[in-house]
Amino acid sequence: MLDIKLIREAPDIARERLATRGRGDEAQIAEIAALDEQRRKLVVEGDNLKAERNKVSKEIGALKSKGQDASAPMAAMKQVGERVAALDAELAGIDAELQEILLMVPNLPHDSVPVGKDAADNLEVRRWGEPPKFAFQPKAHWDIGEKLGILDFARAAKISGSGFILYKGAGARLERGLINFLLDLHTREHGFTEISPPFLINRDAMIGTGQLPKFEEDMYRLRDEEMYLAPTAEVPVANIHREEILREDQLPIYYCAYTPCFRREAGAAGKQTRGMIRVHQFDKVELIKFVKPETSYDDLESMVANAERVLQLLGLHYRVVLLCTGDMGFASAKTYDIEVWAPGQNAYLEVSSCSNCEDFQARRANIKFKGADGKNRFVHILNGSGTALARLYVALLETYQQADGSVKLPEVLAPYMGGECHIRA
RNA sequence: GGAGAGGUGGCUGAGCGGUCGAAAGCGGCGGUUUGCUAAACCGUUGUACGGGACUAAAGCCUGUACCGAGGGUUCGAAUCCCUCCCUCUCCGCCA
Repeated sequence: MLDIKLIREAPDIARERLATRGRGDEAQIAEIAALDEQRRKLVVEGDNLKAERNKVSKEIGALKSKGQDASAPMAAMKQVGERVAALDAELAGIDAELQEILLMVPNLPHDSVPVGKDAADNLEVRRWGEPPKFAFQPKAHWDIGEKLGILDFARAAKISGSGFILYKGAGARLERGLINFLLDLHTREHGFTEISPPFLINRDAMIGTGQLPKFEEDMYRLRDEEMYLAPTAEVPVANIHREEILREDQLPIYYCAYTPCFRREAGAAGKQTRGMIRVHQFDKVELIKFVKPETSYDDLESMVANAERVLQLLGLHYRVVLLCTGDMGFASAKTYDIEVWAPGQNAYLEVSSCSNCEDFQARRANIKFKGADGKNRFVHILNGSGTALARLYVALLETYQQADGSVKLPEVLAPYMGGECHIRA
């Protein structure tokens, strides 16, 4: 949520920066400003009437305690009360309208973000490693996995539908091992505290991080209760401190969490549907930071480095991309994507997205910290995948596939695979 | 799921229709005293949104709202009524 004071005092800045996203959101600014002005007029009028009512009501109390007649002021205050009720009703309507719009407006891109229209305008920042060379035609993970008997898409579809994965034997163990590998890395070497959060999320939390109200159709929702399946651990974890005022000495807070992620991917039909690149349920280890505003951009860089470390340890070729204004997510002010090379796809796959949301989510979720000066300020919240599992799994199978159809995983995974890194049929 | 008891400021806890933004204690902050520490004593101590003078920030003056959330009754609600959420105790069920 944007700062209403910014919109009030510098609407042009808000309008220009929003316009760089290319979605027409800047049109909302004028409407917000108009509602805000209307709102303040009502508040002033209502507050003045309430002040009068409070004053006279006290006088009525004093009169009555002395046994004197108070019917005249009581009748007068009844009138005032009716006027107050009318103003309050009008105000509630405007507040609701204002909230509705404010919750639908995306964050302002940071100045360092390249202005662009879509993914084609993203900026490649760096590459690590080289694409692996093969003496044979590398296969896609669905072929590798099904042949090895570690992935079963047909059975997953039977149980749930298309877009679900069933892992089996060494395949299931690899998935479990990767989760542990990632959590161990980030907790032991990168200073994150492990969280295991609820996977079912209420509406307030979904609003707090920005999934609702705008992206309701992307979420799985329970039929009998207003609960949603977590689309990412960012939602439960970033909401841990909702409605809290943190002490300055608590910051920075670094959390990491494994959760499955549930996404309807509505409207994605027709795009890449085969295999496990775009699925309705995937595992992910997420990194979340609550930091002071002055450090948040340094924290973004170190978070990207923490996620890159995963791919470096696994020996997977990747590139880091700075998203342009038109390609960034709703809540983000600046986002880096990390894309791993998948030889069987002959393509880079996004396995991590690291974003500084600045105070956009903190404002929605009302998360502040008390500074040394005694003032409460909103924290900055960052989130980044560290990393998504399904696509990492794809890159591992496709990068480390052998001519005989087996897969030789990197040795760092040995402790997580019971010492056996060579997956054979 | 059933029955009961509760949810008040950073914490403990009073208040149960008017002078209550809220006693008291603890904690925090400032000060006095003291060789130092401790103790004692004095003062101070929530959040949000408005309005005002000032060139503006800081600060100041002023108003409103907030006692789990949302409605209602009333001139007036922390206090009464309704709905919901959460916590605790007992019972049932259960990994």
